[in-house]
Amino acid sequence: MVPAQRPTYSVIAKAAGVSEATVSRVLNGDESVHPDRAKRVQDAVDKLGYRKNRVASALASGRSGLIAVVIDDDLSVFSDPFWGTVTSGVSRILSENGLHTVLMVSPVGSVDGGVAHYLKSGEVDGAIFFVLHSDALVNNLKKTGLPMVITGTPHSSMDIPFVDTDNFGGAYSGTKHLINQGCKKIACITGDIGTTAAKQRLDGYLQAFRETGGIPAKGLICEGDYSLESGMHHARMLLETHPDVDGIFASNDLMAAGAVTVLQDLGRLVPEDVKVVGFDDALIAQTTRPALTTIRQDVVALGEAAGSLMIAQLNGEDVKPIITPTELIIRASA
Amino acid sequence: MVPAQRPTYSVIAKAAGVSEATVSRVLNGDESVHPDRAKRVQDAVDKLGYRKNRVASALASGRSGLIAVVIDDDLSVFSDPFWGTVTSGVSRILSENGLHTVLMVSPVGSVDGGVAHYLKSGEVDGAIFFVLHSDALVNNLKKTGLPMVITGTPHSSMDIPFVDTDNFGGAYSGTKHLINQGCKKIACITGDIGTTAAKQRLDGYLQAFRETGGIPAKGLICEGDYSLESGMHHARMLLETHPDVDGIFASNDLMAAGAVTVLQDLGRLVPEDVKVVGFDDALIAQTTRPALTTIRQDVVALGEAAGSLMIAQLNGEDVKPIITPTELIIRASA
DNA sequence: ACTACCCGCGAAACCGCTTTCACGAAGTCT
DNA sequence: AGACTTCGTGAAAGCGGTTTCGCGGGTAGT
Repeated sequence: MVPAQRPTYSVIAKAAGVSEATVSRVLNGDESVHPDRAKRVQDAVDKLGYRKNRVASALASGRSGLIAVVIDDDLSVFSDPFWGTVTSGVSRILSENGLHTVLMVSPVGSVDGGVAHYLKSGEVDGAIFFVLHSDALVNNLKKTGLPMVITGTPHSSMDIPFVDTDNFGGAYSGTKHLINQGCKKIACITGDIGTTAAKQRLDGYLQAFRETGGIPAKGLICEGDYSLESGMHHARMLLETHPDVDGIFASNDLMAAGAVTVLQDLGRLVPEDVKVVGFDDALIAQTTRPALTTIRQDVVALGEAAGSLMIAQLNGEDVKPIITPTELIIRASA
Repeated sequence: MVPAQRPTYSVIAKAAGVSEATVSRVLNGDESVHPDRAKRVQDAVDKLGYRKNRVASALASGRSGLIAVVIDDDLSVFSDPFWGTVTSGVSRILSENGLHTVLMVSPVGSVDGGVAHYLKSGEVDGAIFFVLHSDALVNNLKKTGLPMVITGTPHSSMDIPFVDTDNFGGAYSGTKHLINQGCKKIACITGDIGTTAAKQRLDGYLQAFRETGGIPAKGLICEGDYSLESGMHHARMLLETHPDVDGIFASNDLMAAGAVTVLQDLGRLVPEDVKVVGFDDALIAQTTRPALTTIRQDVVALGEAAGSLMIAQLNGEDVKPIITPTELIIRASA
């Protein structure tokens, strides 16, 4: 099959009776071209179905139109729907702005591997990171001047724009809800405390707790790791050390679900004896019995925020971090 | 900051005392260069830390080194961890072969939108599709000669290589397991029957059923849509129309989980009264109580298979569809 | 020993678009 | 009216590789 040779500038220029330079100007929105000639070019473009060759354009201009989304290896492997959802939000926004998303999975903790090289090589116009445990890669790249956006709150406060869910506020309102429901002894099962999100959620819990005038008894704060098992484990521990616990705020739904299971196995009624609040509004929140009261975060919105922050940067605008709101979803568990 | 100008061929060529053409040959593995000169070039490359500019290379050679992964809009929005996981498998294999993954979300059902244009424009060397309901886009692109791979079994039998899980075999062995456990009246909750996977899983169920010598009673086959709600809905229906049902094969874990929930709410014991088998071995299979017996599919392997099929095609090799095996995971629900 | 090949290699064209530069025409200022 | 800008435009030089083409020298055939 003869691949219908795509037209080039030279063809368009000839058809419109102008120079290639003018074609380029028109196609790049240069205002200085006389409207008449601009129209002639536009007509030729339409008529011939011209589409710019991005590669050639990238070579000449130094802008590739590609934005990298960098994902830690273990993040992806854990098949957490979270990153996929965020990425789809990012991708939507970017493509609306004529940019494309290239996906890169970086071996976890790699500061100077292939991904770093690729990003440094100028083949992408920007990079969006999902930061979990370490900011090292991002820091390493910072001095290259590559526009970057971080999804999640960075550990060290570099002045790199980031987007994040309102972890603090969400945790605060979740805990507050427990308090309002009459809970007197509220425990917290944190997420992997090496992540900023887990810390912020813990802080939200503490804040709400503090407002009651008390401070959490020793052992009421359990350091989990976001896994189902850690939820189960800590629920078991709690029941031993604090048999009178009547509320649990878990840093994600998975741990909350684990906790509920153990609670029930050990003869506690949820929510009658112990009320449980999770975080994320993941699928499991709906399937757990009783269904989990939880803090919903809008993951797609988070991705879109990341994308728009990138766009803004590319346009040279000033950018500020974006914190997306959460929502308390009341179901049966609290 | 002065961006440490990356060296170009001309620098390498000078340093090695050869022509740019020779540099190119060495870097592209052309055997015809004398080993001594090749070594000189290689040394210069190492010493100067040279890295090829992909964009320039793409322009000159017509090969971009980019492979598109095309995802239906609704697939992604449903935050199904499935596609993310597949993509990570794809991405791994591709990057091992010096290729990069660009993500594209295509508005569902769009046959000739921006994505199609982009793919036709020759800016990617190949495309991997996640086909759900329609082959239209793929068909449309077929005549361009773009190397393509489909994830999932296509509806119409075009001769485009695809990879898929052994849906039939998995469903067969799942149903068989129910039979072996002594179930007499086994229902099937299918997935969205507009997908080939759902059809194949139904066929697997039917095959196992047939081998018992009977045929499913009317109403034992319920057309679901992979959602939690449809699982719940059909379980409720089943209990009404066939109160004596003692086994359910659901086309995915989500529906199985929904079914289990309803069964329990309605006073049936799982697995004592009704045994349930799911499909996927998703996270929810482990978190549901009782944990789901299910058919595990290796999603990462599926992605890797798709990636390798693409590589093979790019190398001009003959490619055949790849069907990845499934595995029966026995837990508590059956 | 002479022509016919083959092989390794460099010169140069080329991929398709962007951007600088300079030029002529038109407008502005004394 | 002459000198100085400003403005729209085209010619041409890249961007950094790849690839064709052909040359010179060595090998082989007769």
